Amino acid sequence: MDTKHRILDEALTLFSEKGYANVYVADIAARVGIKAPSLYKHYRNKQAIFDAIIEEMNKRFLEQAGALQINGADAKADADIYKTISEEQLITLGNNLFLYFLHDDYTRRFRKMLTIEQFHDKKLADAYMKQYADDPLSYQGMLFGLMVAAGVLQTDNVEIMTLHFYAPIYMLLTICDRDPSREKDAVKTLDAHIKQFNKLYGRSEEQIKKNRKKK
Amino acid sequence: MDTKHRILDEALTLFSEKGYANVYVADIAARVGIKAPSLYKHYRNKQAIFDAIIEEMNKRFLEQAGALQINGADAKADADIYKTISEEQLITLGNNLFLYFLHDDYTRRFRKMLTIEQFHDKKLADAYMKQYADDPLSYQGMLFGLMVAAGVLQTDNVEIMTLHFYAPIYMLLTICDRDPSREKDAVKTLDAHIKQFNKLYGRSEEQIKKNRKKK
DNA sequence: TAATAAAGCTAATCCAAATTAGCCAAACTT
DNA sequence: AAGTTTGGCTAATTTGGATTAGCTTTATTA
Repeated sequence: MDTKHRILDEALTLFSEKGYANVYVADIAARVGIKAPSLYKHYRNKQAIFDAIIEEMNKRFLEQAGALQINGADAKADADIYKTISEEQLITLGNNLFLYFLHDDYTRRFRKMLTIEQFHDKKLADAYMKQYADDPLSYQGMLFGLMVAAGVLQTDNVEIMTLHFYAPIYMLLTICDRDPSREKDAVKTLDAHIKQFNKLYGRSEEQIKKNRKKK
Repeated sequence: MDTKHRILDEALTLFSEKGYANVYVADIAARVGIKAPSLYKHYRNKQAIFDAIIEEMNKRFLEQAGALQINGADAKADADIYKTISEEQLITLGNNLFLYFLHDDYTRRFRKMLTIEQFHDKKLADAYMKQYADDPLSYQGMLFGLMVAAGVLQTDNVEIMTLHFYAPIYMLLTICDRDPSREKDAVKTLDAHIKQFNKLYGRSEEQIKKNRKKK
């Protein structure tokens, strides 16, 4: 990784831990292994480093949104997949989502930085909400909609069902961001949450088996 | 309110909007209607203002915890109350909690400030989690435990049931903190959430009526 | 291979904010 | 009503940290 990118990387780490105002350009430089004035060969000033991070973030968020789609815009073609989804698969879905958000290095640091900086700039608050509230709800809502149509899950309000699935994941995420030592416990809770979710909304096991046979 | 308290009040407002580092003592002074140097007649320095706010916050959180108990430590004596709780009462419970957290002036500003400053100081992160995650979960868990014992709600995992009740409230709260214009929508969602929660976990209406007659 | 650009360094410089000095008037106190 | 405390002000002073100046070395390139 060249210096220009190392700067962004180290700056993001620091910003996500202490917030923009509490990070000194000298700190960033030190982590990169250069002196503060040398930073200015790469970025006009401190703000420009921050801006570049945000730009990078928007780019990655966009790519990621694409990657999450199972088959691009044509996800409905996959409807069959959801007809026989099992409890374990549902747990895997939730776990993957949770652990991806929690562990992916960029995602985690972006999220923490947005959490700290969100009130400075409405745009950052909006980015946060889109990424961690609105987009997950709408994407999962789409998936669950398919599952309901396929008869794997039952409800008359997919939107609320999705909220019931995702809100606990979101809450556990904010807990682990603040105190990583609670992660192990959070994973157990997550597991229990999804099992319960499945019990509440899922078609009974017998029905699923029947459905599998039919297929 | 005397100047000393006005300073804390205005400082809290500013800190909750911009974060400690982005607030100048001159800003605080201006809002109070004095000049910056005069602040130093009341507080040793900027940090002392922040510390006083945190102290005040801890005091209020403690008082509030007491106030939320229906009958102090002897809440179990009230178990009867929960035997016949209705859907409307459950909605009221959730709404009150949500709107109290969202609208109470101190609570809201404290929460926003903690959100911004939490990563500077582990103590603040802990305070945030206690106040907005652990305490609500344990207090409501206790209430729901009583309701389950009384047969109003049914589950074999009160902890997860409580998470299912509270996590959506928590998530809606963080959404409204970031964008108050979404409050109206959030209240509607909250309502639908609790109705659905009641449908999922509640004893059927007939059973409740029976239960009322018995009484 | 000389010329130029890139990327680093040390030693200033600059500047915004916090803080201190020192004065003054109002308001208690005795 | 003189003395003292309280809380305000203006005018410094201080300081921490961002930024600039100007030099050096290493890589590119004509």
